[in-house]
Amino acid sequence: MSFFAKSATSHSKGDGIPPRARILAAAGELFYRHGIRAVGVDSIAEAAGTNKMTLYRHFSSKDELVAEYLRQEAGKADAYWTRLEGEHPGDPLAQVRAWLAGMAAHVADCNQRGCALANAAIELPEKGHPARAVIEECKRRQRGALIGLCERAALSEPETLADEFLLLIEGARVTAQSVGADGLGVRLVRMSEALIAAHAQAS
Amino acid sequence: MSFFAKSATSHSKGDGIPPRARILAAAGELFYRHGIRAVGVDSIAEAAGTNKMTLYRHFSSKDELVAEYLRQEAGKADAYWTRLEGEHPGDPLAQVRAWLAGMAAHVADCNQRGCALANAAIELPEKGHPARAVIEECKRRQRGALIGLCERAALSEPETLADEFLLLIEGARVTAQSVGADGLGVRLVRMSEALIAAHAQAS
DNA sequence: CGGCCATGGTACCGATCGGTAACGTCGCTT
DNA sequence: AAGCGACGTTACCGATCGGTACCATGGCCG
Repeated sequence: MSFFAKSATSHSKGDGIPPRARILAAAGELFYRHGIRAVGVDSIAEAAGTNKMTLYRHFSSKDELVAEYLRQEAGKADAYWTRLEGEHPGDPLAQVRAWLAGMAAHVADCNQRGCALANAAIELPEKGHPARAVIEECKRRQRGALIGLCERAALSEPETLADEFLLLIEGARVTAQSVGADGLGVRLVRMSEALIAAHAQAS
Repeated sequence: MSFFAKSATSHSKGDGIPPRARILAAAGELFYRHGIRAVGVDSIAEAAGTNKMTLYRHFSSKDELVAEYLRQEAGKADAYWTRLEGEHPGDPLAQVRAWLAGMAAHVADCNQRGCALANAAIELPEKGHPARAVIEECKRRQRGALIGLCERAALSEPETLADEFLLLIEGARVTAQSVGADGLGVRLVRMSEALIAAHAQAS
């Protein structure tokens, strides 16, 4: 479509990437940039260098494609956790700080449009939508991972602390989309450090 | 449409409410419940007890109707501030606490779907959309009001504190939509009280 | 009473939506 | 070489999208 600028990372049918992966990559880019409901399957197929028919051979419906897109996004989040583990092995507090720093950078990056999962949750309020199960499960797993990290970092009340972190991050991400990200990153790390300090003193 | 349940507060053409107000009320309810892009103008006209033609006599386009819906929502937010002022006259700290309590209640209310402005910002990422100006202006005004309140409450670093509050609130509202609102309200007031305490000690 | 304007009703417009049928073609495997 | 399955292309489907033309009605005001 003339409406959407072509993605810089879009694949075409010339390369060796199989169509399913191309479709998923194109859908991810378009869904994230413009919103799920704003993107039609025709646009996705075109951006993937294929057509609607091939798309429907790999995904039974648009809703299922959306769910797969969100699973892909959840997988990226999981990969981020394992990367942190590798970068600061045996130092859970450093992992927490690195996670916070990464989130702050993500918030400050004006090319980002917040959390794909949270955005989808806002855009798809219908209870039965297949995407909602993916969103809920991913968010819970993230919370569990963060709680575990806080525990291993010997921070007090790890559950409460993790929820506090998550609230801040989520708030920063959505705020960045409505009023911009001016100085939001630094405010985020400042508040996070205050939280860490508050939960570090107790045994 | 058979798809949407009729709103309990919907008006019909029998009463004395003029069509423009009915349309705006219906649009507000539907946009908030199902999302802006998910609701067609036909549904709005039907829910307002009128037809599309009358809708387009009062609003030049759907985008303009959306902008007006958001202006209406912004007005509600402003009215909330003045109500707080009236309920705790001359006691800015009590106003801050009441505002926080109201927000916590709003988050815990499972009939709510978060901040209409923030949701719209996520759903309408296009830079030129008339809604974006409304969103940005309202959020900034809210921030200004909260900063002023924190100042008058003699809390230190009012700007930083206000931003911290706003981050928490926004995060809580979006989190409630993705993983639910279990115990989110209490966590919110707990963190808010900690922030107040941290900003109360300094002169 | 006579206009007149806001409203309601209906039908319609081109475009796009999600989704499908039928067919051609290519490459890989055996 | 034969066959088969994956992919691409085109055309199509009914429904809905935002938006408009046209006309009837009805209440309000002169």
